[in-house]
Amino acid sequence: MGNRNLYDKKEPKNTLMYGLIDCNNFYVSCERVFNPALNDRPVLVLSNNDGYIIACSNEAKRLGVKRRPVYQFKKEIELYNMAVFSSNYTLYGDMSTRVMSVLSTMVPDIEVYSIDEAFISFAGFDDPLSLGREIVRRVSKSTGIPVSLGIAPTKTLSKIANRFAKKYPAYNNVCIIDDEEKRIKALKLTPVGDVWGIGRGVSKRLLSRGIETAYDFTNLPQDWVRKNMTVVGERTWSELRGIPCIEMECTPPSKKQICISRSFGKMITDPINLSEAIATHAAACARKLRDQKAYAVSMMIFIHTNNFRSDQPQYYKNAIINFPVPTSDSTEIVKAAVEALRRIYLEGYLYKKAGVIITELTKNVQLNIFDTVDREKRARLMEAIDHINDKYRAQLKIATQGNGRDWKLKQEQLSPAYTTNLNDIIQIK
DNA sequence: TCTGGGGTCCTAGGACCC
DNA sequence: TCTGGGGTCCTAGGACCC
Repeated sequence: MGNRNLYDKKEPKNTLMYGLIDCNNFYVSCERVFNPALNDRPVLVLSNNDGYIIACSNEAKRLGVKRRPVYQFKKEIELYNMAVFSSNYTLYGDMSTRVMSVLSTMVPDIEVYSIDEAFISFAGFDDPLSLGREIVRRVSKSTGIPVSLGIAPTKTLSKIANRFAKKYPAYNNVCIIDDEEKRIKALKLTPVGDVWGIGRGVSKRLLSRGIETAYDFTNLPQDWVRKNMTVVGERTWSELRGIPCIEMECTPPSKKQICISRSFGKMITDPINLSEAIATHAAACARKLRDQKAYAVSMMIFIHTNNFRSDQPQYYKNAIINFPVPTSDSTEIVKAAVEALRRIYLEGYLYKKAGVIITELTKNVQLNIFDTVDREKRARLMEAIDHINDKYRAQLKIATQGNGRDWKLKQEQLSPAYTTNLNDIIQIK
């Protein structure tokens, strides 16, 4: 028995525990908070352009609905009278903030991992399970969003515990892996492809070698894992064996890139429309930059045709822009993006998607002595515009952005912006 | 007819330098 | 004529996450 065993009897019983809080069917739950009539109905939430199912309620899952293009379930949707919504990210973002702020009143160390998930550390608490139950109760009660919690000595194991908390009602939304027996049992019951960090590609390769469960995976030699799955796979391997390798990141690292891209509601050919879309995305990137107090160093724009239509001629092209002085000024960024588009646009293609990526950004601007722009004045102007747009939920924008009539998303089933738009607030009589 | 969007991290391979 | 080898930086591509 040369293996390291975290649960050796000599070790103190309360090793540091991590928790993973995950909102149940988050987008669906958000829709339900403000519309309780949905509670027992199967509910679906669609992607941008309403083409794809990105969230479904348990009822819908039980009826066989999966994350697939909507048209594949047309029949079921009608037959079972499912409620269908376009995604409403303003609402989901706001509900996410509420969940996270309740959490942070209860534990000091919290890492917001995604819109509907957070890791917490139980460092300093001797009874994670009781605290965990209280967290789940309080978050659900004060936000209306049901959540589940997995607790374990590593983040990867806490993810697995969370799956059990969700899957088996007997756990009452909280599941803890706190001894060797539970760990082994959980790993044996977890298909290898369901492990956090093991994606479709690798899991296929593992299956072909007869590795079916997370437990089988932990029994592979470390060298093999390292060689075939890089250090990333090796970390997962260790974490599953109970050795923490992935630390909490309580302060979110600043973004390394910013990307805005959208498919169009319908194919477009007109350079004016493309140009409006690119300008709009560029302006949105500029806004995100300002929110993070960052400046673009380089930027890429791209346009492409519909790669699902192999019968049509395809064109995928990008262009790179380097800013001599890093900037977050909308006018400057939009102008550069539109000029770059002019360089790569070709007539005669049916375009389906366009995007803008800030590929490199920085937090400080080094002034260039040849710079002719009054940067302070421009910064004040941007600040004023952002302020007006926030306060009045207005849409002050640059003329090139246009009105989007011909390229905007399809969002035919949008729910009201209950939490943020005064006009959509529910009337109480 | 109809197929999301926004990220991160790692590696391999080429260019270049000494 | 001999045709080295190590380091760094960059990019493209692939894999993963929600």
